[in-house]
Amino acid sequence: MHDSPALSPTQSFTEPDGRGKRSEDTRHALIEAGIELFGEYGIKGTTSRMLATASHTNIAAITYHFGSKEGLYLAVVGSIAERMDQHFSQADMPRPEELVGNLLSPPEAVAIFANMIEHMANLMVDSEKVRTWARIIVREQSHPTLAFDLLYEGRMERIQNMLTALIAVAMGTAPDTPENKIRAHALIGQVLGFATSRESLLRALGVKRLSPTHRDLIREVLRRHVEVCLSPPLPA
Amino acid sequence: MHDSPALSPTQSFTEPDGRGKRSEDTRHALIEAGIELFGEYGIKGTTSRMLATASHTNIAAITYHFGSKEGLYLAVVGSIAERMDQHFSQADMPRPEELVGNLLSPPEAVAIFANMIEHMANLMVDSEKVRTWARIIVREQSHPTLAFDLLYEGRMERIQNMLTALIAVAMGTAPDTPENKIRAHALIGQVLGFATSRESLLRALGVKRLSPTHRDLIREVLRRHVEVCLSPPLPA
DNA sequence: TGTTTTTATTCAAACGTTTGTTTTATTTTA
DNA sequence: TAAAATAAAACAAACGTTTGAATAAAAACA
Repeated sequence: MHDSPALSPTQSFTEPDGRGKRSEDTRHALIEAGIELFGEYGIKGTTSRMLATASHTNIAAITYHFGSKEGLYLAVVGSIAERMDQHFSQADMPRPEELVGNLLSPPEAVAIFANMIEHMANLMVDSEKVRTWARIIVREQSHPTLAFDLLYEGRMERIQNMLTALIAVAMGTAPDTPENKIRAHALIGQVLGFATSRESLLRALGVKRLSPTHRDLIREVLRRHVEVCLSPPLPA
Repeated sequence: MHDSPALSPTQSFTEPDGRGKRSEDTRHALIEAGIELFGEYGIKGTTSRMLATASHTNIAAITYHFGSKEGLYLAVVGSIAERMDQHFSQADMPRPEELVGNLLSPPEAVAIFANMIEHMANLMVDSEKVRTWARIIVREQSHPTLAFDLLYEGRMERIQNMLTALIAVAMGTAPDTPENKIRAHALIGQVLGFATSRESLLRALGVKRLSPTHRDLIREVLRRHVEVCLSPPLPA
């Protein structure tokens, strides 16, 4: 009889110490399948047997390695959070130090903001993989579980804060005001719309998938919108 | 033995002829519960028993009146589509005739566009009910079934077309270009973000729910964004 | 009209299937 | 060989749907 790791009565689950490498492979395969399936069918719509088949493992592996299906889901969201970090460390994000002082000119702030938005847009528009993540994140937005904390705290939170700070610099206002946070949210929403409302867009354009021209147009439009929205209102 | 209405082998289901008023009440109660529950838990996450309990009916009523749980889901989406129509007939939408001719000045087009966006924003921000619809719509976007047609064709489609036409007038470009469609999509995305990413917004603002001040700020920000995005680029 | 017959609708119980999880046995690794 | 990991089979619970009897409403008939 194997000594299955103890489950705390609440929820937390400490996975096996991963001493074996084969074990690591199984966990990875299950998480990989989980990202795909949870994104496509949701947590309820994804069955243990689907996960086992897609990962080429056995259904017992789910409880063995993650305690339960929900445990696997949590691990999946955690994995998405890590990958988000990687994807965004590549983007040219401003150093936090640059934002506290007055080291950035308004045009520079606009440029950085536009680059970050473009980076997000590239992910949303080009990468089917990232759109799969987005689906999981959107689900968490309307039904936030403890998995949402994994996604928000320190990740989405940081992006929100940076964009808000950049807006303050660009528009010459006080930082961190509710108004600036709402501005950032609205501009992020623009980008997100290309992931969450993709089917509407495809139908409006009358195409089955986006052409490279379409993708360029999206980038152009988003960049222009950011630039005009962030330019300080003309002193009437 | 009752003569249950015939099911076509494919999918379509003709509900009982609704001659009885009692029947109508039951169907209405089930659809009402369906809007709530399908929006909250998705189609798989909503069980027949949940629907029966919430609607104060019996499990068998689902198959009797709608053929299956999926049949009820389709009726629910159809009902949402109808209510969307009602909600938008109240908004001051431009007459199609106004858009074909050159009857609108660019500033007028911008004003109408901004009003439509504000109307959508009011629905998304203020009405929990509408956000429940939005959740169902968003789910359909990433997993379009035949229910999506009910929502898109003639409804979302018309709104998209109108906004696109207004953009063309506002910016003095040819109508119906892919670029203008993308512009419209981006600006709609801004509004949608306040429904789909609400939890992020609440966390960023550090509140449990939006205050009236927040709601006013959102309206202001959206209006300004629309106005600056739709003003024709200055002749450099 | 009052009575009977037929139809429409509801309900509780049960159906077979699928669900997430557990058990038990076997294989792999160190 | 002992521990770790996999795999097949079995588990109770929950699933969507069906059934057949009970009830309400409508139609037919006198």
